Amino acid sequence: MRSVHDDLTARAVIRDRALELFAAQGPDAVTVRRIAAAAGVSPGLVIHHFGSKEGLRAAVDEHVAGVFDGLFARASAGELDVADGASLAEAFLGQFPPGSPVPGYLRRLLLSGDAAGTEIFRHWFAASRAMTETLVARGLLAPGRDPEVRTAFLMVNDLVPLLLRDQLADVVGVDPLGPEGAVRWAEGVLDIYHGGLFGTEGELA
Amino acid sequence: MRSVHDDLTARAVIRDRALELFAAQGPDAVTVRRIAAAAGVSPGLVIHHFGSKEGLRAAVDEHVAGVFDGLFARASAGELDVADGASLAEAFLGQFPPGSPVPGYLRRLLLSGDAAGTEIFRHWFAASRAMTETLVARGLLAPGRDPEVRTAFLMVNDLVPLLLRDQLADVVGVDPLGPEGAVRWAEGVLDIYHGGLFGTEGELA
DNA sequence: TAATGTACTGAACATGCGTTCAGTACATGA
DNA sequence: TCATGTACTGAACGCATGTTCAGTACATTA
Repeated sequence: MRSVHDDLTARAVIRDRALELFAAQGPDAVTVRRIAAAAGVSPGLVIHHFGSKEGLRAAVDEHVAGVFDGLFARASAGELDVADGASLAEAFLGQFPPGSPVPGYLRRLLLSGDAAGTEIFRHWFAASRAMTETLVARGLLAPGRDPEVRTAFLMVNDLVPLLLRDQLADVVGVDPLGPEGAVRWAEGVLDIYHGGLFGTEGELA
Repeated sequence: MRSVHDDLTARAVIRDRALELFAAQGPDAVTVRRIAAAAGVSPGLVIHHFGSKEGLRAAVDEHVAGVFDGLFARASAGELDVADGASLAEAFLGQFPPGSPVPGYLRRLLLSGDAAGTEIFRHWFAASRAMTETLVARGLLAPGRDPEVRTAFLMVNDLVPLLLRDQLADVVGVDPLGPEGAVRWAEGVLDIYHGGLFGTEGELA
């Protein structure tokens, strides 16, 4: 028999397959039967372990939220190198292997308005706020007139390649989460952060 | 009997109620029976007019796409005053009465990856690209190293209050689509467009 | 006036859903 | 060795869904 905390239990397998399917198609579009089939178990077992489909969803939410709690903790402990003020997302997303369903699931969490997503969004905002305050204190960033809005703006710019990946890829012709697209996006954003919009040396402002 | 092009036909009523419900809860979460009840007709009539639920969804998509086609046409004809380079969304959204379901439906269209949403996204991007090129030609905007990415960046910043309305409201404490929030967001964005991030006069860059 | 066609209803149908449950297999503890 | 409990199956249940269809009402055309 497998131990309770062994992540190879059928329970964990069900949860992982559900995470993948939910990330790809959304929880409402995925049936208990399909999750069960993907996990190689019976539909009844899914309910046995999670009580209901909603319970499974909550378990997946909690699992993902836990992963990000860990990342936030590592970031604030300085174990994750957050290169500059706007790359929290890059630092986090770089932690997952290429095919990981977690970024896609995070996207759904953030856009759905779920409690778990709201929580992560708040956490993320607080971390971003702390970062900008540190940079301001060190004189690396101007104080800014509206710190709350500015932080939200920076955070959202950081998040947008994840949230609008497909649409941006379609329109600029390169995956903004891929190696090339990420670089181009980051450079484009930094150009504006540095020089503003109205001139490379500001002569037209 | 009402004429075919009278927007008070039962067909139009069904379409409008569907638009509202789809915008609020998403097409998958809304049943044909609920739409029928909201429109004051029988479920059978919904199918009679639109062939299927999917057909109704397509009709709503087409209707909304048509509305935005009209707005794009008016904008490029100069009938809509697009104050500065980044306020296409503001100009468009200002055209709808306060309780209109169209912005909410647009949000779903843009985020869902549907064909209709992709089409609007492309159209929007093309319009943004044309605008920035005009501004560059007039010397009001620096040329920029990566015009495609910069346009996408500006466009997305413009769109983000619509796409992340609830999350931003939760975190900054004011509805970014409301009167006060829109102003604060616009000012925050313009501050960065003007001065960049690293100093109000650029002295720290 | 009679014929035709369109708008519309309401009951019914098939399907697929989440969930239940009786029962099997098997590991653990007494 | 026996009792207990947990993991698990597979058939079944009840329900809500999208859709169908026979039938009614009524406007239009001839």
